[in-house]
Amino acid sequence: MTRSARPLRADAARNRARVLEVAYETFAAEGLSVPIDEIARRAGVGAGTIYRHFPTKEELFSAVIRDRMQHVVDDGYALLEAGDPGTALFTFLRSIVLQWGATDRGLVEALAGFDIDIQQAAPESEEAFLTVLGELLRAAQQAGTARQDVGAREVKAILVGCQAMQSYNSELAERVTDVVVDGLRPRR
Amino acid sequence: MTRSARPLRADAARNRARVLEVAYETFAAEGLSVPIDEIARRAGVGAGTIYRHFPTKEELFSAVIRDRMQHVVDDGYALLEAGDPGTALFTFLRSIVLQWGATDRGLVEALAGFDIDIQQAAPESEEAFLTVLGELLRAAQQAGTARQDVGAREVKAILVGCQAMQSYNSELAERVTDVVVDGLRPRR
Amino acid sequence: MTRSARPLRADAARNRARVLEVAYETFAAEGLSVPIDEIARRAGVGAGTIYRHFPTKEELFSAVIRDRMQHVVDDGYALLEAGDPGTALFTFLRSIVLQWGATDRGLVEALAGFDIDIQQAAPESEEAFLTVLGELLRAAQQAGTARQDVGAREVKAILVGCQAMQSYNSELAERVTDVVVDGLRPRR
Amino acid sequence: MTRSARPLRADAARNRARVLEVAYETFAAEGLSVPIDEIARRAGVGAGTIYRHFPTKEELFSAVIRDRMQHVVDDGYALLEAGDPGTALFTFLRSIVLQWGATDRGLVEALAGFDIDIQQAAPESEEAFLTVLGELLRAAQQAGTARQDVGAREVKAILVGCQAMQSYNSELAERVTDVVVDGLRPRR
DNA sequence: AATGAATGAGAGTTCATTCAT
DNA sequence: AATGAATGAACTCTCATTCAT
Repeated sequence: MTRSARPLRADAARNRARVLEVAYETFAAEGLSVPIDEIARRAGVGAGTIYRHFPTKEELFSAVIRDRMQHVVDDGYALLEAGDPGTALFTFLRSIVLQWGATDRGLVEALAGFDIDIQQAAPESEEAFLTVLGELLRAAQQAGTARQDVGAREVKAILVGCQAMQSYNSELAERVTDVVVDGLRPRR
Repeated sequence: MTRSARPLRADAARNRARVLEVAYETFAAEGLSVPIDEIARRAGVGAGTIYRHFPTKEELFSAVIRDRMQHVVDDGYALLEAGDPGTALFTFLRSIVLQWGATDRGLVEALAGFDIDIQQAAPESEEAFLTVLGELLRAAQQAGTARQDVGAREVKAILVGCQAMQSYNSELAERVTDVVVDGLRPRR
Repeated sequence: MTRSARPLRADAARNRARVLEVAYETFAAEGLSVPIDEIARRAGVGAGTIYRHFPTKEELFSAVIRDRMQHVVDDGYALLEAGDPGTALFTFLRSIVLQWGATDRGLVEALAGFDIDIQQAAPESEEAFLTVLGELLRAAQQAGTARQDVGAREVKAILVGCQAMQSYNSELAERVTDVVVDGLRPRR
Repeated sequence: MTRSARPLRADAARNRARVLEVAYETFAAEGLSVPIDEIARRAGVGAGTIYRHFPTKEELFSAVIRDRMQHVVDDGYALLEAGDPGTALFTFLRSIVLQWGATDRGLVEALAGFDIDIQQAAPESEEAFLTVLGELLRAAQQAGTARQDVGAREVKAILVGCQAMQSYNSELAERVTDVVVDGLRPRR
């Protein structure tokens, strides 16, 4: 992801990784409005250090998203390779919503585009995500467990909706996710 | 909706209504983080006037939501009385998402509880909404067009999700809403 | 005190008196920072009505002081006429501090000149007060109970100090007032 | 006085001290209602800098009071050690009122508790002050120059009163302070 | 004459970002 | 490279005063 000519000094790389981790946890728990100073404090670095690695708050958030997305995409491929093609998509969707969304306010806000535009911020991640989602969807369609008239973008939109539901009412989330995901199954 | 003993003076009522309208449009278009001063400017009043009618920014949100909710609830009853019980629920859901959601960031944010808690802010509206939704759902269930294993709260959650999808990508909204809403139909 | 050509209409006079009374109670209990709107509310009039009678907040406060001062001055003359010349001054000082000061934040603030300048605001009251104080002092000096080297202005200053003590710590006020007032007695 | 683990950076300490000094002068000259922005302007710093050092306006007051109190207490001990026990108390009281009070509205307001509660805000300062005052008083009582029936708290109250007198009318302050302080001498 | 709605200039406070150390 | 102090614009909210009703 990093394109700069020279690699980071070891301590700088450690700081960068630590900030990313703390920022994820903090955004996830408290949303995007947490002050940078607070993240710096929790990460045990100065605010200036965060700005050295991420020139704006939005950049920091984009980096967090890219980082997380990478994990999600990896999970998707793991399911594709190891699993049952007829259920991989549904497992994938449920796991994102239930595992991640449960504590992830920042991600929901970002996915819904409230404060940043994720397509702008992390186009590669977006693309990678749509790619794996498309493969999972195709597998399910070929296995006859998903309707033919939707594409990866539609499924992504549904996922955003599920994240919002999760954020809205986490108690209902599991049942409702099932209902919504049922909408993806073939009619009849 | 107004419960206070004496009615507002004509000019005050006019200002109040104007603020409410402008606030709705502004929140809808730009989200809940718009400054009160900006709303005041657009409404052509002083900031103090807004605070006279709505003692805090959150009160203003709540009032906007109540106002909008009232319209939504009215629409629901109109469909119940005039329409086909088997399709009223689906028409209702689609119309909320497509007509309103199209320009309504603030509503989505509020429904998803990002900045305010709508149950706290407007418990009557919430209740009225769940009531009409429940009636529409029961009608559909009796007509055999909706699955039996969901309740009004689940449908509400799904609606929140649809609003988020709408906000995320309005081009896909129509198709995706159909897919999600299909999840409410009886299996088989 | 009023100098305007035509007398107030009966209802206007009633309103004026009511505002004055409520303003006194409110300033006394809560200090000078109480909003005019709050006084209007408690008096059961509109804010505009207060401004009709008292063009600024400071004018209102001056009027309250004049009104109170009149009572104080009357009390002083009553003591002069009815009482023992050797004790009248001391009774007067103690009664002001203990009776009035106990609930009178606004008066202390004003006397100490924190927010308004009472000499500017109510020169006649100031003069009338100094006059009666001078007479009480002279009586005490002639009776041999007060030292000869102080004048009415010094006694007034001491009174201000006592009010401040009262406000600072009302439990100690009685004993401390006695101590301070003892300073006025002849040395030897 | 500072308890934090690590000392302030040199520039920060300079700014902190400068703010404290300017705040003292400004509160002293104009009372507690001066805006923070004005103090920032006079100190040549941004408003945010003041809030970094003193998280609320009240904290700034408290810090100013503590700072001043420290000087006062130091003066008291100097008098105790170097001076005549029979006159130290009286010198102390006069010097506080005449030297400090002359320009010190903010201190009077604070001592009298109009806007902040000094016992709450600076309990240690309060205690240290009462301690030195008690020692000065005991010395005077043993030397036979102060009456036996008062304690440090009463003397403190009297001092508050003197400050108020000073604020009320600085021309009379010297004579009146003498009169009041005379009240502390033994009767007869 | 009375009302109370409207005004708008600030108030205290926060925080993304910059920069001296 | 890292720090964290400083900045200052922006925010929400208050209230003395004015003015349409």
